[in-house]
Amino acid sequence: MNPSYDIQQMITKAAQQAVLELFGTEATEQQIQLQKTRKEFEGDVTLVVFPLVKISKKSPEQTGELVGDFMKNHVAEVVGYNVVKGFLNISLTPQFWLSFFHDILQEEKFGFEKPDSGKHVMIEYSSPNTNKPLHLGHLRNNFLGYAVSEMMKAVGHKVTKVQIINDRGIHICKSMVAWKNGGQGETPQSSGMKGDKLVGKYYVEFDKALKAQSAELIAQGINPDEAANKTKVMQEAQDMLRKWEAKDPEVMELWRKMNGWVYEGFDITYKAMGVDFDKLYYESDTYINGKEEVEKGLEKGVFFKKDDGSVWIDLTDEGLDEKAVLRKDGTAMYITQDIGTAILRFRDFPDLAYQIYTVGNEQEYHFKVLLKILKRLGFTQADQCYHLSYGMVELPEGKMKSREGTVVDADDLMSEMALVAEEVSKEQGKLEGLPEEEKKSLYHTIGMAALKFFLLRVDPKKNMMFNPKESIDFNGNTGPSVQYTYVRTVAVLRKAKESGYNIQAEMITHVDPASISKAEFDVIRKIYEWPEVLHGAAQGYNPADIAHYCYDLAREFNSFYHDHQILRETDEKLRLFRIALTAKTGETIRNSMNLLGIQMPERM
RNA sequence: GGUCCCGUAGCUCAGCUGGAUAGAGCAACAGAUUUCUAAUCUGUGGGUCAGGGGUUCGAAUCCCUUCGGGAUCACCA
Repeated sequence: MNPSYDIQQMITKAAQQAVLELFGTEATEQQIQLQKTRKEFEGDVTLVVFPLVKISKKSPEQTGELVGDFMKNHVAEVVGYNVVKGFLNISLTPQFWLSFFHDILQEEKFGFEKPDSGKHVMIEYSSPNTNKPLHLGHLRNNFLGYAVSEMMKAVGHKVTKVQIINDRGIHICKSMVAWKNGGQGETPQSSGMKGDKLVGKYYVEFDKALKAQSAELIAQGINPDEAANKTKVMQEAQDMLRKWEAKDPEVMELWRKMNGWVYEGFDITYKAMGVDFDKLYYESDTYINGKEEVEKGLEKGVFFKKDDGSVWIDLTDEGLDEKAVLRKDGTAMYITQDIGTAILRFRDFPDLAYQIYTVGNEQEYHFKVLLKILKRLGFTQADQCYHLSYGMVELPEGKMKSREGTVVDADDLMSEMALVAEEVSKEQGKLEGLPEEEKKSLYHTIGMAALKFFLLRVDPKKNMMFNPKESIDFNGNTGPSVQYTYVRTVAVLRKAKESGYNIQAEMITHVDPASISKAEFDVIRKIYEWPEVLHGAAQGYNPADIAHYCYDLAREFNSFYHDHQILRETDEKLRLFRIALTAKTGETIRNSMNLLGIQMPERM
């Protein structure tokens, strides 16, 4: 944004000058406290005068009056002021707002930075296991990761979206064993099941067999703690894992086949989610790299070996514990693989400034440890790396538990949302005459907006409640409601275009600032906030800030729309201004919603 | 037990680098459409900001403490 419209800077400077001239002492920037003027008071920006009374040696009211009067007389952009208790509410001239609005009308993507920050950021999200389908928790993860990626791009960073696919280990062997034992050659084609669902089914089968066999062993007097490990199926799974590590051809083939099914299934789900990745990392590749890095670190003295052969790192001086990084039999652990993956990525992209890991908050300790290890291995980028930790999505009946069948499946939920969108749309009856295909795509767009907005408007770090029956709302503070506002702007502009109007900055050059209403200025003021919101949200890795802004702007526009005519306004200058206002609002809503991965329909 | 996160209206969430009378949505109630899309707008009711102490001119916000909920502290992932 043009710095001459930086209110914060302008008023801070003016206030400092006022204090100096009025009271003869310089005020520090900390003593100049500005905030947005509250809705119920007159004004644009408010100076909190309490910190200044020490300097002025006058009452807060008197101090406010003096400073306000000074500003009114010395600052061209200040048109008036009022003092309420210790608060100096400053009003800026209508010309200021209008000329700000004029300038941004020419900007293509107001608030967005050019991709020239010079920073390359890698963002990891999704990163599922390959033994079962994606669920509600993954949705929050994917939407968060995708949104943060878009936000990083919006503030000028180069972004690479990745995931680490946990494709090896005991979990996938369990599905493989169960399929081999009782699958009778079933495939996605033969069963008509989505690949990830089919593999997930065998994972459940394995668990059933495991439970049954454990119970039997316990009945025979085996220690319950050891029973599971002694079952036939578990032995088979462990045997399969050993064979996998030895690259047994038959096991490898089965592994590739079943993982392939899962990937085909995931692809469909990701496509429906509207997320994508620039590069995929597979644990089956990176765990070897991890082992090598641990060996190197061992030589450098970062790690140490215990008598039994296991390798550790001592983090006690950082307030953490000792942590194993390699088992005594030399096999890789979860963290081994993560070390390897991280370093591999720094090598693949030498210009990488840092990585963002979108992973649930149950792994906070893990990431603390991982980042410390990376740093000790000499990767200074680790200091900038960030664990985008998010809370659980809870259901009314508590946590999701796959064993109790309370998992909300991602595919099911998404199609459910589209279905609700269809019902609502039909009730409204505004889509009549559209081709069936277009309607279907609209239902998906609207349903996904509801879901994404719902999951993203909550502070990531907080746990959140998802009530399948009540959470699916399309009114109020929701995605569809914001979409609807956008559609309104589109409808107006469509008609404006039909009447031959062309949106351009000149549209507003002749309008009389005095004829513009409070509601209209409120919309401009809200648009003014956008760059600030975007940067704050990006800095805090918090898409919820964007979601709140989208809704606030939509609400501001709706309020304006409700009691102003746009195309039917008889004063032509005012009409042109309103068309421009509608265009810029719509554009800002669309751009900001797109950052959340939410698509905007042209009608609904 | 150690560490971390959370507790705000009936419900779901904002506000937390200290500032005005703590805000939205949903739900409830009362209104608004011969109008550019009412998935909207306007209004009413609804709060010991979990409890207690402290710092401050001023605390939902910072500190201490108690209670309640969650996570984590594996040669699991």
